[in-house]
Amino acid sequence: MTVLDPLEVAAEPNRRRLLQLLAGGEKTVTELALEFTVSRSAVSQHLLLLEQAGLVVARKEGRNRFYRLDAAGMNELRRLFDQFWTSELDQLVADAGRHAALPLHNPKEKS
Amino acid sequence: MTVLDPLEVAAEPNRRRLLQLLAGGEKTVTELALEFTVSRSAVSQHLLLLEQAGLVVARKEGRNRFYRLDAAGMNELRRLFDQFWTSELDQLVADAGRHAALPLHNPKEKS
DNA sequence: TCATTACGTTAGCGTCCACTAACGCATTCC
DNA sequence: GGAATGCGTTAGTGGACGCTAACGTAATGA
Repeated sequence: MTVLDPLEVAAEPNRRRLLQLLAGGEKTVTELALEFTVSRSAVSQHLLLLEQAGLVVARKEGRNRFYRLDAAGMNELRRLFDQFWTSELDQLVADAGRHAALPLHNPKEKS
Repeated sequence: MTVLDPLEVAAEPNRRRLLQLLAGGEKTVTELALEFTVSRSAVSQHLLLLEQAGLVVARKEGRNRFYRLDAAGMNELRRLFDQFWTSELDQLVADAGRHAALPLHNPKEKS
């Protein structure tokens, strides 16, 4: 299967949340599913995608499947973001902060 | 129109690249399209999405449309990522670096 | 053993997404 | 003015995505 882009895979809100939950330690599919409104199945599929992207790994124990973060994959994710977030962007955001009085629209919501 | 999640929108590879290109200053659709293999139309649509997500703004001049980054939106993007990347994740990645157990390419540091 | 329950994955399906093709609209050239 | 050219956007489509429903399978218990 084609190599999945970790950054793109991790960006989906449910998957973002899954990664955060897994930051607290390994968990089973159902444990994780309890934190979501969507079904166990949906969560499972998100986990499989994260696995394909190299962001998590699974461990089988009895009839449970424990997922945990893959440190190397997460490192790669961080690398990709840092590569994206150039110093130019840092500068831009810093400038925006200094000019505090932004005549632009409200940053928390769109029209 | 539903509120778009900036992080999800920005994650797509072509759009990531567009944002990086725009970090260098405002550009027209065709200028940007020159940097891509996909059509001007595709680039235009990506830009419209970025605009909806509040990451870029457009300025009309003659028959050209100059796009540039929206500092507030980019700031929000950074905030979302920092919110995602908890200290726990920092710890995880730091530990992985120390243990040098990186079976993947690019092991920039050894134990 | 055989039924029951629990866990996770595949099957199936509607929707959204990214793209090319076709278009509208300005501007330029004659 | 009218054709030609250039810029950007809409129309239309194949494929991927995210979900629920159905399934396979492992563990439990009578």
